[in-house]
Amino acid sequence: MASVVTTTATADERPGAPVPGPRARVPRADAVRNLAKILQAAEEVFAAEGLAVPIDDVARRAGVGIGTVYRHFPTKEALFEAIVVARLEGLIERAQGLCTAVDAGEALFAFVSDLITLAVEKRDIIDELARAGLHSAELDAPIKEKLNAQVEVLLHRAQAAGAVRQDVNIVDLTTLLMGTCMAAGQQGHPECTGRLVAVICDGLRAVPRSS
Amino acid sequence: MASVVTTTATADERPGAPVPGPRARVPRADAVRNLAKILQAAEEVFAAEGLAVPIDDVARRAGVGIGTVYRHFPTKEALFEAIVVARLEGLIERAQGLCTAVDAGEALFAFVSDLITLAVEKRDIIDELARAGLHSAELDAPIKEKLNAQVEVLLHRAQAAGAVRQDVNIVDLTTLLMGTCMAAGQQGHPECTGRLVAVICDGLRAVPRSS
DNA sequence: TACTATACGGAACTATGGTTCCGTTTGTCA
DNA sequence: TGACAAACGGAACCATAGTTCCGTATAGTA
Repeated sequence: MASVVTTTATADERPGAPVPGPRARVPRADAVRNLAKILQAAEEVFAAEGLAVPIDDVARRAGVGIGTVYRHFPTKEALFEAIVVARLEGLIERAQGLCTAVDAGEALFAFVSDLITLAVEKRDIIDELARAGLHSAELDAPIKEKLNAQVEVLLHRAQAAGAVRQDVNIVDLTTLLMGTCMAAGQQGHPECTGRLVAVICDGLRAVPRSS
Repeated sequence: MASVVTTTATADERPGAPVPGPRARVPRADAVRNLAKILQAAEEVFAAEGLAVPIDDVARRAGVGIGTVYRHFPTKEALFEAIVVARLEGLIERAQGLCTAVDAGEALFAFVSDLITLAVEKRDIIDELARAGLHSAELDAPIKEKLNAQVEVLLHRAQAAGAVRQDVNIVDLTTLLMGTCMAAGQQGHPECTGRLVAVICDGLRAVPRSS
């Protein structure tokens, strides 16, 4: 086969394809449909159970075979990424929006509240933030970096406005937030969320003691 | 064998044993030695790597075979228990000691500080507290209950003394502590510990806002 | 409608880690 | 020192979960 054409021609360019440009391939309708089902199922399952669920569960929920999941995502990590990146982007947007708020202190506190509330209802976020900890080179590091940077802006603004104590840095803040997200997400008492946020924000507001 | 004796006599009573009482069995010297080595190794490995390390690692570090570990502990969980219970008991003792302190507020804050510091250096504590979250019926529930109760005493005393806000309850507090322990333990910045403790304690001190 | 590349499903394969089993070694006692 | 139960070591076994592979089904097209 392909004995005449000497150029590589290994895959996906086709003579009569609608778009002659380099990367053009119209996916089949059922593939599009299944991809949507998989994303939907993964979104739900990850939110409810965290990232530790077996791929089979996602496939079953989506009503497709395992093979189909792997057709769309080369690895389990890739599927995580598809879901989690979307969520992180939502957070980044939120943080960006708050960057221009008049009251820089309240802006930071609003973000804290949003984040912890989100974590309580979406377990994947917790798992994802958790692994950001040690092996940070994992998965989609740039997006975490971006989120981190955005939060740092919020922090600095709040500090500049005198609303947040000067002695905390971005690492302190993210640690505090990650931890509270993880713990609040695990234990089954969502009614605590408000008070947790209150304690943390008040702690951030407080003037450092010299002792 | 054992054809004459009709009574059960399956194990461990022996005619000429030094102590004739029901449960008397002098373990062999090498068994005692190995048990000590295993405990020592497990203590170190769990502290450094957390409870997720394979049993093999503990065995290797102890210089014994896997079978030997299983001879002393019927299951991996049992080994956890041996290590973790000891640590939790240390914490309980600490909490008990602080219960009679004159300054009830400072007593609670001292406990918070000790706990988080411990978590930073002993990863097993984090893992253990983490699983206390959802599936709490696991492992040695009573001892966690006891720790919880002891911390609750500290909290109530601090609140009675007016040193801690009235609106936080024991669930809030443990969630906050668990979370901070987990996060502080994961990320590799022990120098943050002091500030984290400060923020949390100041947050606990603060007067709740009406807003 | 027939043909073919695309996509599907899920059995099979691989890797990891807990647990069991059994042949060998060793401490203890007579 | 000889005998034997206790203890040891680690290969083998089992379960779980990620990934691959290939025969089958089907959407798109002539």
